[in-house]
Amino acid sequence: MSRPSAVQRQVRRRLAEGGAGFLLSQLGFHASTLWRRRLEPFGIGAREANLLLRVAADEGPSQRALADMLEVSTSLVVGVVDALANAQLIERRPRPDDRRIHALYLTEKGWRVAADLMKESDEHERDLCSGLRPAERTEFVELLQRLAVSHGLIPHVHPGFGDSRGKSWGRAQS
Amino acid sequence: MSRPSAVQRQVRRRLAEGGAGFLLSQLGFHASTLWRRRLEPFGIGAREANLLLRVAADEGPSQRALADMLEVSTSLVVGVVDALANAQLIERRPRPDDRRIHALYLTEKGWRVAADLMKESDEHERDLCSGLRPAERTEFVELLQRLAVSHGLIPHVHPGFGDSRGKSWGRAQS
DNA sequence: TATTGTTATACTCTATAACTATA
DNA sequence: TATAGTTATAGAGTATAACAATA
Repeated sequence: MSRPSAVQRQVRRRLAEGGAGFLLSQLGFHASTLWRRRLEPFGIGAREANLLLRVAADEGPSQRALADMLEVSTSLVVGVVDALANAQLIERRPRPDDRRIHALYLTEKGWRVAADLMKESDEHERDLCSGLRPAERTEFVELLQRLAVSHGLIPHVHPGFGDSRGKSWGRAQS
Repeated sequence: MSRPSAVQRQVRRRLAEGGAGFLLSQLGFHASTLWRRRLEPFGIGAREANLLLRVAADEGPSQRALADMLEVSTSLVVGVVDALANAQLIERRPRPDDRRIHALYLTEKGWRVAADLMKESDEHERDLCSGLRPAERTEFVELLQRLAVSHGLIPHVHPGFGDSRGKSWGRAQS
């Protein structure tokens, strides 16, 4: 069997152009990689940064609450909180009304780093969209937001994303 | 230390809106999940589908060539080719000029499945963009393509993407 | 008895490194 | 000696399940 040319041409075109799905995945992963690179000087990973900012947005959550919000296991949260606590960016405080809970708060250093991360994030956004003109960038982000809404992806954290050396072509194609 | 409100407001806004980076990641992962779901009836995963289509586009590649193109290890390719060969979608053919090489070709069934996959892919694309009007969809894909080009992501396969249960918030945030 | 946080265990996925057969 | 493909091994990463403290 060899080369039914109609199908082959179709496949070639699709692979060459890339559909919305493929491009979204490709760009999403690239964005992730760039973000991770920006975090290196801070000595934290993407998930540590994410957790830090979540706590900054609403202080005092329990680790359980964060695990639920981020849709991961509590045991995973422990390690991330440990890392952030070791770096003295957040601290666990006992809660008087329920001593089982370790409420999480940013340290002074944590707030400084959070502010720095927001600056970094602004640059990251500009860099990502540097191939677009200002009006196009606005339009692009709006379209992304509308798509996310239409797929029910806001305001929850997305359910997953590969790390820098995760499965290398798990979702590839279309 | 508690709640430097300027930073906190900034963080809250960013997390609520989501920047281009976060939205790209979120949507990219979602697209991947939907695609994987579409592949289930075929009994193959995203990487098997990707490899099948790569071979359909250019028949007769060595496994080494595919590994280089997809930027993964050769040992990983072996398993995927095994799966596709077991499903009788592709076959390894010896190459007369160099008997070390197993050249890959689609079987008759493989071509039928490839054709089906293209239909599936078309539907997938429509579904992904169903929240946009036709003109917006065209504009959106064009913007994605331009961004991919500006970041040097075309025509290579993207360097990675998490699987369905990979790191669940590895790249989250911005 | 149920729940928070922690630790221990088992499993999946992947790349690296042997190994074989050809060149 | 080098290369294509295969298999075996080791490492990272995660969730599940057991555990301790508190409710």
